[in-house]
Amino acid sequence: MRFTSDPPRPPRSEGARESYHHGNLREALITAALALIAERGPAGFTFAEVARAAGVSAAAPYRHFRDRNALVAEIARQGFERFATLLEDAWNTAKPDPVAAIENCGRAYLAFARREPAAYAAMFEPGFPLEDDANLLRASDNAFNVVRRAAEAACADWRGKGSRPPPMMVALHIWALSHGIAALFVGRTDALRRKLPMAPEDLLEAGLLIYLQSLGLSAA
Amino acid sequence: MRFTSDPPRPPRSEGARESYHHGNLREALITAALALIAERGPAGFTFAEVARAAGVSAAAPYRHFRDRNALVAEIARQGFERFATLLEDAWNTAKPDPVAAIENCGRAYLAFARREPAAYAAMFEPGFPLEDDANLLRASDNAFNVVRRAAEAACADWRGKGSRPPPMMVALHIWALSHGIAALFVGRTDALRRKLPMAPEDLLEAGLLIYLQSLGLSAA
DNA sequence: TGTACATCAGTGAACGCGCGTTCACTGATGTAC
DNA sequence: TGTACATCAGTGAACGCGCGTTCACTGATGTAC
Repeated sequence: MRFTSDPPRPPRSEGARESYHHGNLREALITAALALIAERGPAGFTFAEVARAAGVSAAAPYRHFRDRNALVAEIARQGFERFATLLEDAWNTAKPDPVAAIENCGRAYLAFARREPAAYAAMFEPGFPLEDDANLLRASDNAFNVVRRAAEAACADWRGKGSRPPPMMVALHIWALSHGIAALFVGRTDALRRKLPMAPEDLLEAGLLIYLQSLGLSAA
Repeated sequence: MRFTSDPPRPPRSEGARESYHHGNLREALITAALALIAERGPAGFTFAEVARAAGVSAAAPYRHFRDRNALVAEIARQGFERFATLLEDAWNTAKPDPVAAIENCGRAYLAFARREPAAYAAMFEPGFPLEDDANLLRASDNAFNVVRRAAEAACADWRGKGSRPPPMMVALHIWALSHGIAALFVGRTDALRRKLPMAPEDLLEAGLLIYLQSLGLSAA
């Protein structure tokens, strides 16, 4: 039994490349899968295909992931973590002003969907359940909680007429509108994209403003 | 060359069952595929599997659909047609009152997603492009146009302050909020479902009311 | 009304292919002493 | 510092399987006369 007096070794988990048999294959598989998802969607490739794209034999991925779904779930988990960080930053940038903070979060939401469509697809349209992972649930909670906190701050500032809106409801409205716009107009699904008269970002900002105006928060 | 003096034959395209080799296989394949989609999602089955589920050889479906994607695309097309009808009815029920009509459309939107999750999934998360079908585009246009018309009626009634909102934008906001709630809280994706404090229908109704209030249309 | 023919939906056998998965292996790295 | 050993990531061969797709066929229905 040894104490934690490990000598300083080069970090293996992050940054190390082309050293051992392959390098760190785990990350390479994730990268390759993200590229395949971006091209064909979360259901558009096989486990063997990811291995091939990473330049490795078809048996190699089994050392790192139980199966194809575990790979996609891990991509979703990491996606939710980056997503939460992005939303967190957006919230912190304009924290004192709830309306500005919520708009910032909306912009960050679409920015993520635009910059990481593959991760976004794995997170919200994985093609299989993906519930049973505790880490994944925690990661998605973290992301949602940023919006929930923003909604709470907004409702605390509330000075409208009528009854005070429940913060959770407001958070869900914000999330649903953001997701709706992202799914319909930013992703690969072209269901309605062609009839957009404005950028998705502007559409979302306008929608949030109109909505928040009813809460007595925005002057319009 | 004959004139159209055909004798009255039993209608073959609709209603006929268990008569010929199989009956009308085309509809049976669609039904079987809907069941498979409901169970495993739009990407969770093979062409051969649909044939098996319909009690037919693996070669039979080729008489009716070019390939698996053509089947899913047809399901999406028919889905959009039923969807458009449902929205149309909802709109007609309360047409003179724009706010009531929009709320009706919202309820109809979620009712469709709830009653036909398989068709809804094929329409909005088919797992492949599905753009190139003119009939499908027309069907999805018909559905969206109902909401657009409702938004135009609402904006015509507009008596708020500030500048008049463009009807197309309002229609897109309504659609996006509805789709966001449907995708996050009604479908099979459990990303956030567990934290819902109210029924999706109530969440959507509240969101639409708050939104429409800003347009000077709703009193609450 | 009856007969001969055309049509066409579904059959089942056949094929090549790539996938998922396992297995004993190999060879580079880490570690004890 | 050197050596022997343990660890463990990736190999490549092997397997059974089901899929996609084609093909000549068959047999029920529709139609001409």
